[in-house]
Amino acid sequence: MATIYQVSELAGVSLATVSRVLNNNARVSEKTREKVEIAMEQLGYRPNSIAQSLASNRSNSVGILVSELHGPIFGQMMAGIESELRAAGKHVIITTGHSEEKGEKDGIEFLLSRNCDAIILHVEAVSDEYLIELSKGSVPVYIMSRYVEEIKDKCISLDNNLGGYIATKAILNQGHTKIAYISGHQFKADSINRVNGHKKALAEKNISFDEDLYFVGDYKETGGSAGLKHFIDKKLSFSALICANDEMASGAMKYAREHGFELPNDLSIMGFDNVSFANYLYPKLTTIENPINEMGKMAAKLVLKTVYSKKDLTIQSVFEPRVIFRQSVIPYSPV
Amino acid sequence: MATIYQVSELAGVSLATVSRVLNNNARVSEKTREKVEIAMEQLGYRPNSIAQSLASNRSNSVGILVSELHGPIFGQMMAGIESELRAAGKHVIITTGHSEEKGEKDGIEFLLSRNCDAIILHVEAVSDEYLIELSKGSVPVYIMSRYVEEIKDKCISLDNNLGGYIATKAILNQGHTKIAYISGHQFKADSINRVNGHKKALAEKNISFDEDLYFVGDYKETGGSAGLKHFIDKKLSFSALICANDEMASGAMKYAREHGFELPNDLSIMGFDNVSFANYLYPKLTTIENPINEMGKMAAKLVLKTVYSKKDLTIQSVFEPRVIFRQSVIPYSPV
DNA sequence: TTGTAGGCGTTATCAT
DNA sequence: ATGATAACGCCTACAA
Repeated sequence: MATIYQVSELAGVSLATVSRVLNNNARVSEKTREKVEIAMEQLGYRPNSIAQSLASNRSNSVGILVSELHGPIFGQMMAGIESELRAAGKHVIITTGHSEEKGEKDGIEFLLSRNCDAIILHVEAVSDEYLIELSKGSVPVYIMSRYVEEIKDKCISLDNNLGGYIATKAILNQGHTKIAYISGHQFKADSINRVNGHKKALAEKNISFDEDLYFVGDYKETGGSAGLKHFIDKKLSFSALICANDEMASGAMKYAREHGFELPNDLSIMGFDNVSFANYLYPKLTTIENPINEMGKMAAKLVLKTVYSKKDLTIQSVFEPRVIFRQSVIPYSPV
Repeated sequence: MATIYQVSELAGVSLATVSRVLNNNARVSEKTREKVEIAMEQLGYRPNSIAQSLASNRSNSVGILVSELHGPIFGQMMAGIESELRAAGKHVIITTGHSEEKGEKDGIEFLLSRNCDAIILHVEAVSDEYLIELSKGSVPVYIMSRYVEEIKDKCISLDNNLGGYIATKAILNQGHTKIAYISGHQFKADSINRVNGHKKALAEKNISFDEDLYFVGDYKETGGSAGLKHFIDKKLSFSALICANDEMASGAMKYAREHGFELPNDLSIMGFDNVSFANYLYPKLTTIENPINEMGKMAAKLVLKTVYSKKDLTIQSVFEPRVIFRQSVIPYSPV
C-alpha cells in the first residue's frame, strides 16, 4: 500500500504538501495540487485511516450499543444512525448489551476501548446515575429512547406520555369505555409514562382508572397472552385492549383468537411502536408510531454537531408519536 | 489519558516491558509484572487501540456489508457475526449497500478505507466477477448466502436447492399435487436453486412442472399478492402454494384472505427463511428454516481462523435448511 | 505556497 | 528478563 511519503516523492513535493491536498484545509497552488493528485492516482494511494486517527486524535468512529442486533426497533434505529453518519464519512461500531446490566456495561467498556469519538446508547438495564456519571467522562455519550433530566441535552427520546394519551384517546373516540391495559415492566420509565398518558386520557373523559383492567407484562408476546388470559379468567368485561408495545399486542391477538374471539369484532386491540410486523398481523394492527428511525438520524446529527462541529444542524430532542389507524380497532358496538 | 510511557515511569521499568505485560507474549518476571499492573491500575491506564493498530498493522475490526440494517435476515446474521467476533475482542464496522450495485461498491470501498482486517459481504447486486476480482486484493473477503465457485472457500451459503426440494416434498407428503410456486427474481442464484429443488421433488413424484403455476415475484409482499392474483385470475386450480420467501408468503396470505379464502383450509401456503414474523402470521407460517444466525457465526469463525489465525476451528461452508412445521400447510382434502 | 521536523502511542527488533 | 530505539503513516506547528 502506497504511503503519503511515496506520493510526495513521485509528485516531487514534501509530504506536508500531500497531506494538505488530502485534507484541503491549507492553501495549495493549483499546479502542485494537480501533480499530487496525479501521483495519488498512479500509486492507487488510499490514506491510512489508522494513522490519520493517531495523528489527529480522531477515530472518525462512533460506537453504538443496542440491546440486540435483530429486532425491528433496533434495526430501524441503527439504519437511521448509520445512514446519517456514513454520509458524513464516519463509521459505526456496533455492539450489544442484551438488556442486562453487566452486558450493557461490558458493551460500553468495549466501545470505549475502541477509541470512539462518541457513543450512542440504547440501554435499559443500567441506572440513570451510571449514565450521568458516564457522561462526565472524556468521550461524549448520547442516549436513545430514554430521558434523563440531568443530561437531557444528550437524550433523544419519545414523548411516551403523549403516546399513551393518544392511544387511549383514539380508543375512546371509538366509543369504548371499558378499556384493558397491558403495560411493560413497571420499573421502566417508558412503561410508566405510557400508562400515565393512558390515565390522563381516561380522566379527561371522567372514566376512573380500574386497577383490575391493568396488567403488567414483559414487552414480549407472552406478556400479551398472559395479560389477556388474566383479564378473561377474572371474567372482566371490556371491549378494547391497549398493549404497551406491538409484541404484546400480537400475543394478545393470538390468545384471543385461540379462545374464540373474533377479531376485531369481539375486541379492539391497540399496539405501540408500529414495528414492521404490525402490518403483517391479522387483523392489521392499529398502533402508535414510534419514529425510531428519525430519532436515530437525529442522534447522528447531534453527534455531528457536537462532536464533529458541523454547525447549522438543528436538534430536536423529543419526538412525538402519532396514531397509525389500521384494522384492529373498530367502533364500540354493544353486544 | 495515561500512556504506556507514563506507566513505565511509575513502575520504574522501560516502556518495552509495559508492552510485554500488556500483550503477555514475552517472558516477564512476576515481580515486574506486578509492579506494572499496579501502575496501570493507579493511572487507570487503557491501551490506545489506534496506536496499537498502527504499530501492529492490525485494526482488529472486520467490516460487514448488508443490504439493510433492518430486516429480520440481516439482524440475525449480524447478531451471529458480532457475538462471535466480540467474544474474540474484535469489533465490527457495519454499513449498507441497499441492494444496488453502486451502493454495494461504495459500501465496500468505504469499509476498505477503514482498514478492516477482513470484510464480510452480503451482496446481491454485484457480479460474481467483481467478487472474484475483489478477493484477489490485499484484504480478505468473505461472502454470505452466496456461492461463487471460484472462491467457494470464502463463501458461507445455504443449500437452496435442497431447500426448494424439502419444501415441495413436505407439501407433496400432505397429498397435494397441484402446487403453485412463486419465485424470487430469476437472475438471483438462490431463486434459481430453490426452483430447481422444487422441480426435482416434483419429478420424483412424476408430476410435471407446470409453467402456468409458476410466477416470478420480487421477494416482497407485493410479489406474493401479485403472484396469487395472477394464478387466481387465470382460474387455475391448485391446493397449495410455495413462496420462495416469507415476505411473499405473507403477501399471498393477505391477498388470499381478502379474496374469500379461508386459510389454511382453502389453500396451504409454504414460506421460506423462517424469519421472525413468520410466527406472527395467521395462520402461523409453515416454512423452511434458513439458519442465517448460525451462518453468521460460522463466517465469524472463518475470519477468526484465516485472518486471526485461531487454529482448531472447523468450518462448515454450506448449511442445510429444514422444514418448520406450523399451521399454514395442512393435508390435501378434495373439495 | 511549500518544506522541515517533532509527535501521536504502540509494537518489535535488536542488544545487553 | 529487560532496555534502547527504530518503525508505523500521518498531522501540524513553525520556518523559510
